[in-house]
Amino acid sequence: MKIASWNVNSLNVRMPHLLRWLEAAQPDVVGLQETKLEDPRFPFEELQALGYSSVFSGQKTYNGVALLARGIAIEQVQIGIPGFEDDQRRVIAATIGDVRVINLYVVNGQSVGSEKYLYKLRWLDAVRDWIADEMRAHPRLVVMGDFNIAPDARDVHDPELWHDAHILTSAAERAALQRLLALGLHDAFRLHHDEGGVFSWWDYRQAAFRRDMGLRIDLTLVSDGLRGAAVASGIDREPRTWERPSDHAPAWVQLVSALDQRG
DNA sequence: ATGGTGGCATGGCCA
Repeated sequence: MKIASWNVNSLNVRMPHLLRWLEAAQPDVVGLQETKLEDPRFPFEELQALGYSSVFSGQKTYNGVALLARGIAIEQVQIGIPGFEDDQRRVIAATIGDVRVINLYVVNGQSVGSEKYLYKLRWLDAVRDWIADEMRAHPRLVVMGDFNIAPDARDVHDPELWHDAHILTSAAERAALQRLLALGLHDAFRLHHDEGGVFSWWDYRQAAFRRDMGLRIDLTLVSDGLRGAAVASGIDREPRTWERPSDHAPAWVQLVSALDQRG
């Protein structure tokens, strides 16, 4: 089962890219972020025509998340963080086959110390508490999304610029990510790759992609119970080279089934 | 450090 996460930065604009990429990459499960459209406008039928069923939680202009699955039912759908009041559509979770999947669009935070930054830290606390419960209920858990946090210095093009007081790399943000991982989650990319300089996001400005000035902020986390099943992972840079691209590239993890694991 | 590019409620906002 191939599971991928992609911040599309407007599904209205990026639908041709999504369709092209689904055909090329053949993922079984996809989490989308920044769909930026209300639920009645979600392109359910177009995706269905490609074999993908979908669930979604969107709003105008900002945020918006969705889960797609091909050939597997999407069940027990959860929208938002239980008990955490939030108008922003950033969370959707579902059971897909024998895996619980949580798709997150983590708060960006704007700048360290800003109101949005404090919201980011509160939001990360709430999501951690909820995921702790989800872990207990679902040992086979994937948490994916645009985390808006680069885990360590290998995940930024310039560690002197992206330092411990900068948004997306600050000490408090990284500590919050570590507290999430401490529940028993693993950054799937780091199970298979030690090297730095592999990125998932490049700013539209300053020709950042051409100069490979990026960050790795799009993550797929797997629970202890899935660690052995995660056989490959990566980031697909190709859609970032297409005309009028999203500023993010898809991040993916390949899981072998429980039956395959037992051999 | 600033400002740059892109998306959308096309006028500031968010990223």
